[in-house]
Amino acid sequence: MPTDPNNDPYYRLRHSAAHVMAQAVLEIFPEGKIAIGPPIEGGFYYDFDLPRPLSPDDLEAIEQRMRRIIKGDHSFVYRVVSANEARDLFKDQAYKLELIDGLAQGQDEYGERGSSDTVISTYKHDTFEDLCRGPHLKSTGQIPVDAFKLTSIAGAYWRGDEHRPMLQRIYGTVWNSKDELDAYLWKLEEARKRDHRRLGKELDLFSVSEDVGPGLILWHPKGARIRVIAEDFCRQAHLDNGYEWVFSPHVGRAHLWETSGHLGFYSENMFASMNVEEEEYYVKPMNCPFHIQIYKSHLRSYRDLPLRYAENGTVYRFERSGVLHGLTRVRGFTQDDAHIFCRPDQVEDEISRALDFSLYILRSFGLSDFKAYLSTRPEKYVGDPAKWDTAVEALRRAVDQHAILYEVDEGGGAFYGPKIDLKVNDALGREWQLSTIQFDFNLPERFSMEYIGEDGQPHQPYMVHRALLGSMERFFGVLIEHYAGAFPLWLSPVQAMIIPITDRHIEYAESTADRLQAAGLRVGIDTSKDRMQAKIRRAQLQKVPYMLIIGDKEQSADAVAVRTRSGADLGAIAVDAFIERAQHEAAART
RNA sequence: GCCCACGUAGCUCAGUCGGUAGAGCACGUCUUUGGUAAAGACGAGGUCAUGGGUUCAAGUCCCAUCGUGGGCUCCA
Repeated sequence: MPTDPNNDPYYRLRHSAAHVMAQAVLEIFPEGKIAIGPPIEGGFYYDFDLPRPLSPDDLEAIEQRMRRIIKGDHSFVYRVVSANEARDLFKDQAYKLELIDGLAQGQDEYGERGSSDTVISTYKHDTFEDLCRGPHLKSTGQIPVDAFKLTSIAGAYWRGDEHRPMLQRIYGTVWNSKDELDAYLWKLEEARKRDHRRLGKELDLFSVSEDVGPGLILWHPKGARIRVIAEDFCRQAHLDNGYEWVFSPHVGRAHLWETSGHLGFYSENMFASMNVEEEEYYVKPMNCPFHIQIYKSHLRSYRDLPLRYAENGTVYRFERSGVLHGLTRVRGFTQDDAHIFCRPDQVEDEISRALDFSLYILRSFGLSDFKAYLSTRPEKYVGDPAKWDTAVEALRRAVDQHAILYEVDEGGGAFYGPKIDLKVNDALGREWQLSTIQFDFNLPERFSMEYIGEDGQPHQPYMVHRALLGSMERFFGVLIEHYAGAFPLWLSPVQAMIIPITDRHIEYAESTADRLQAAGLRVGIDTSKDRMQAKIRRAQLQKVPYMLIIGDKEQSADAVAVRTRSGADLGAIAVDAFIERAQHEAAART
């Protein structure tokens, strides 16, 4: 996402670095074509059409030339040109010519309708002149020569359109000082260390098997343990908050998906059908039609509403191969899905409750930094506009009441209804979409859903889809990265590892483990032949919250020597006292 | 799906100019029975992703397929 010159303090620096990089690339490839090169969060990029693919070695050569250009301290010179002058100046640059035509028609460089301001300008430094609005630094010498780095090469479609040529994009980063650059690179390294794919392997939480298929997750015992704890907690919370739990099958007949409309407009995201006894069946990409069938199994009265059906529904979606990513973008996943069916007079209360509940659940998992996105009616939509307005108002009032920061995405709703998405920032400040609360004016119509009102007449209920964690897979990925694998006690797959110092302590270790287990704690015993230090190291690397060391002293005192994963040595604590402490901590979910 | 890179032991990786496969960790056996982040010795472990091709000879070069990664596009 290109940044805005008005609120990005690095805009001039990064944009100038992009120009310098473009000059360096053109020096190496004089026949190369340049596209666009904006500053972005953390750095900049420039897109090129070059005669051959770039390799990482090229980046070094480009960096060298950039350093030379920076040291040359060439001024950035601004000038305004007419469209025809610009066309002449960039006559060999096809992409620039397309931009100039767009600018002449009041479009910005991304082909979007920009301001009516049709001034065409360029910035020139040294031998390189680029079509550009600026602003820039005064001269190339203001770029700190030791605070930039070209980071990667990627493919990118011209103007983001997959039907247009694939260009080569070079990403770089630049900062005001080497210290800033180092801090940025350190942060990247930290993010890499807590990458859920890496931790998933190191902590033995999950895997993906080539034989099973891409985007299909195998939950290992420790990962599954965390999921079971999370699911149990959420299921109980749903039951406590007015939801009814339901179960539905994984496949349904073609007719169901024709009625829902999925076969019409979602089929490219569905797994292929299977033929059973001359009938086509599809693996479900969504749970909604099933919950609707439960609703329709009776004639409903206005007195029955609201109905709130919740299910951890496993769905399969055929995602394009290039988009798959660890746990966060997969082909099979389990949604903590629920559908609320209600009367018009209940809409506002239901939305407010759903948002409230969502915040409660997410906070329970230690996530507290939220932002909401309210998406309103798009140009193409189904349903009654008056109902849309009611729905949008209900959503807006709910976010207002809960005092959450929110942005409005005008016209950003799905064709079937407006929605609120809740995004959370994790411990590294990265944003993840989790909860969604969406109205649906499409399915009640398609499935002819109704309830009998007070007036004895049939009415169409409001329908709301909502998922709080989103999918168990993605949420697990976010949790792993948020906690860097060091889960709070209540979620830790192994809460305490008992470490006998010698083999003669194993018997006492086992009886202690039994006591902890009977008290509801999840414990392991390291009976390997390693030395105590090695056992501690292993438990530490597995991020086990408590290490309980047992030797002669502890055995004779009915105690354990407690070490935390943060490295603190709490000394000997009586077994019963430790149990109480751990139970208390787990119950607090901190 | 598209561009680029990558795929060698369970894991992390090395492998030069094409000449019969290497390390550390993990694993097994033995010695050691220890006090807060790795004791020592020995051993086993590989159809170099898969399938073709070039070559006297392929982990290495070429092609295809599958998978992974960084992006792009997509995520009604």
